[in-house]
This record gives sequence, structure tokens and C-alpha cells, in this order.
Amino acid sequence: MAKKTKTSYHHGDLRQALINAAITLISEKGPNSFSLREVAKRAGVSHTAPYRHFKDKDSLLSAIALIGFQLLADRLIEVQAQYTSDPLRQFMEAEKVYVEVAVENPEVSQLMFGGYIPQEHCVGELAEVSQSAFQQLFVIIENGQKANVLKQQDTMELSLAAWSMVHGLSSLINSGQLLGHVETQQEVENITIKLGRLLFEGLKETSS
Amino acid sequence: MAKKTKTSYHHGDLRQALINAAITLISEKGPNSFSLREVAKRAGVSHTAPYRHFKDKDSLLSAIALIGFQLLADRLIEVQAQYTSDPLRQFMEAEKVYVEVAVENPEVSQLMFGGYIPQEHCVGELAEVSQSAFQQLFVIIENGQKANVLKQQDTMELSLAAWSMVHGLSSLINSGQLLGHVETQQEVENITIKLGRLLFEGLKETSS
DNA sequence: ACCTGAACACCGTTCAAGT
DNA sequence: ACCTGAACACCGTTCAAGT
Repeated sequence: MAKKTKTSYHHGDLRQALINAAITLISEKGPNSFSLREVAKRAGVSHTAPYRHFKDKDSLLSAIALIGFQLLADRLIEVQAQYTSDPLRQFMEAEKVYVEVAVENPEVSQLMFGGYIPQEHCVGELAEVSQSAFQQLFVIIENGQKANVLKQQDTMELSLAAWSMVHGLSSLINSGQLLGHVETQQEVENITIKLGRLLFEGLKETSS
Repeated sequence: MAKKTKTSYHHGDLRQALINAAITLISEKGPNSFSLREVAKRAGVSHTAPYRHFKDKDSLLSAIALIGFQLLADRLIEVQAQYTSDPLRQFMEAEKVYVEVAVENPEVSQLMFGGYIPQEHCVGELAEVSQSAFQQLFVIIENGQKANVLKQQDTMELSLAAWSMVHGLSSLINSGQLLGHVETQQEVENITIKLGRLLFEGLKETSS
């Protein structure tokens, strides 16, 4: 069974238990109404126990944002490893995966991009993983350029266009701006494909 | 002078004074650290006085978000009234104005799109003004289609592509994701123009 | 090492009371 | 009508104290 050498106080891994409780709480009530004390209560410890594992509330929020970026990066790495012989397909799949992940985790996405993490925390590991996610888009665009499917323009610019588009769509959906227009999962996928194609028309190599 | 018929308690217009103080406070400390009590203190009234003008904290935040959407809509209406004979120019100006407004008011933008306003408040006037801002993009795209400069595809899809792109770029900048890449106002404008051109390539009519 | 309880300064919100 | 002060239940954070 679990390797509990000694009769531990409350948890084998309180840190992980706190993160789990925090993600659940954020998913339930959004990143704005979220309290350290409530998380501690749900994890079954006193309200000061979290300070053994996190410097402060912001550090716990950063840890959750990190997990969000990690998930995004992982899913994009998968895409980047697949469809390598079909740059258009790879581009479209990346766009779909980005929006999918963001829309499936709206509250965590808002936590990641909504100004909840103070700028001081946006360095080190968090910045690295966030850049790793973007890096996958960059490589996918680069693949398309090498295959002469995409414009031979600054790769950064093309990547940023792709990132902005999917990120913007996700943000508009998650903030409720598209309530009358894009609601079901199917509608999300459809509009993502439509926008992906429109953007691809602008990014593609025209000499062919 | 000001029409002070009677010796009013503290303000001719406490409601407006509270909104002003709130915008200042949000701009200083972000939408996350923002308290009604601090706003009241800055306006020079007791911490319960705001309840005469706003049902609760969320109502004050909604009022500020409304002002943010109104500003965006107003600036886009200006663009929509200008350059009517040059659809490409009009499209590019609209993209620039959107990003400009968002990046000049990062904290208010995060308030508008970062999950600070509960879904219950996202109806009525707030939804109307928000839709009015989007409507301007829609009309601008429509102009381009009528002039046979843009694709004869569902106007909603083209508009949503434009909205997503500028909104995504703004959000990435404001959340600090592009810190190494896009920082100065000049860089923001340059990258906005670059992305605008790339998207335009995808939206433009190809039969001409 | 890991956790607790009391304490502090802060919140949002309500309500009886004052002019 | 407009504002106040006390009160309540909640915060984040610190710190001495317990095992």
C-alpha cells in the first residue's frame, strides 16, 4: 500500500492535498472568491498549516497557475510530436487543443491570465513553463515554414498571431462575451476551426 | 458655480466620486486587491456610505467594467465613422484602437474579462454596451465585404476572428506573457500592425 | 518537522440610529 | 434622503507554543 513509514500527522502529502482542494475550490467559485482558510478547512487542517508549504496565498495560486501552464504545454507537445508530415493539420490541431484546454478549465485560465498572479511571481519556473507552452506553437509554425507551407516571415510574428487568436477566442468565451453565439462544446470546436482556417489563409505561403 | 442648493453632506455626487476613487484604486493595485472600504476612505465617507449608491461590491465593479466597455465602444465608433472609403485602413485602425485602449488600461481590462464580474451581472446594460463594442467591429468588417475587399463569408466569423486576435494580443500583453518580446508602446503598435496585416491576408477577397 | 490556537489588522454586509 | 457606528462573520498573516 502507500508507504506510510510513520503515523503522519494528517497527510502523506499535505502540499498536494492543498493544491487539489484549491483547484476544486477555484473551479467551483472562481479565482476571485477563493480563500486560503477555506482550502485548509477542506484539506482538514488548521488555517495556518498551509504556511508550512506555501509562503503565502499568492504562492499557492502561482502553483496552480503553473499546473495550468504545464497542462497546456503537455497537450501542445503531444500535438507537436504528431502530424509532423502534415503542417496544416498540425497547425489546426494545436489551435483546437489550446482552446479546448482553456475552455475546459475556465477558472484556472482566468487565474493564469486575469491578473491574479502578481508580477513578482511571473518569473522562474512559472515563466519557463509558460514559455514552453508558447514554444510548442513556435516550433509548429517553424515546421510549416520549413515545409514551405507557411510564409517565410519572422517566425515569432506568425506564432504570436496564432497564439493571440486562440487565446483571444478562449478568453472571450470564458468571460461570457460570446454567450449568445458560442456555447456548446461543438460550437466551440466549429468556430475554432473556422477561425483557424481564416488565419491559416493569412499565414500560408502564396508562391505555391 | 456648482448648484449646491443645500449644504450637501459630503459630495454633490458621491456616486461619481466613488467610481473615480475605485478606478484610481484598481489602476494602482489591480482588480484583485481592491476593497470597498478603501474606496470609501479615499472618497472621505464612512465604509457603509457606498451602499446608498451600489447594492454591493460587485455592483461597483460592474459599473467600472461598464465604463471600460463604453470607452472601447466609443473609440471604435469613432473609427467606424472615419476612413469609410478605405476598408483596409478602417480595419487596421480598429485593430490598433482596440489594443491601444486595452493596453492603456490593463487593470480595467482584466476586470472586464478576468472573471471578476459574476455572470449574473453580465446582463442588461453591461451586456448591451459590450455588444455595442463588438458591433462596431462587425460593421467595419461588413463595410469591407460590401466594398468587395473582404471575403463574402459569414460576417460574424470574420468579425470574431478580428476580435479574437486583438483581444488575445491585448490579454497576453496585459498578463505579462510577452514581457521579453513586446513592451514599449511602439512595440505594441508595431506588432499590432504586423498581426493585423497577417489576419487581413486571410480575410481578404482573393478574386480581385 | 509539522501542526495548532490566539491574536492582529483587515474585509463585505447588515442594521438601528442620527440629521 | 443621506450618512454613521457598532456588530457579525469572514479574511491573510504572524507567532509563541505544542508534539
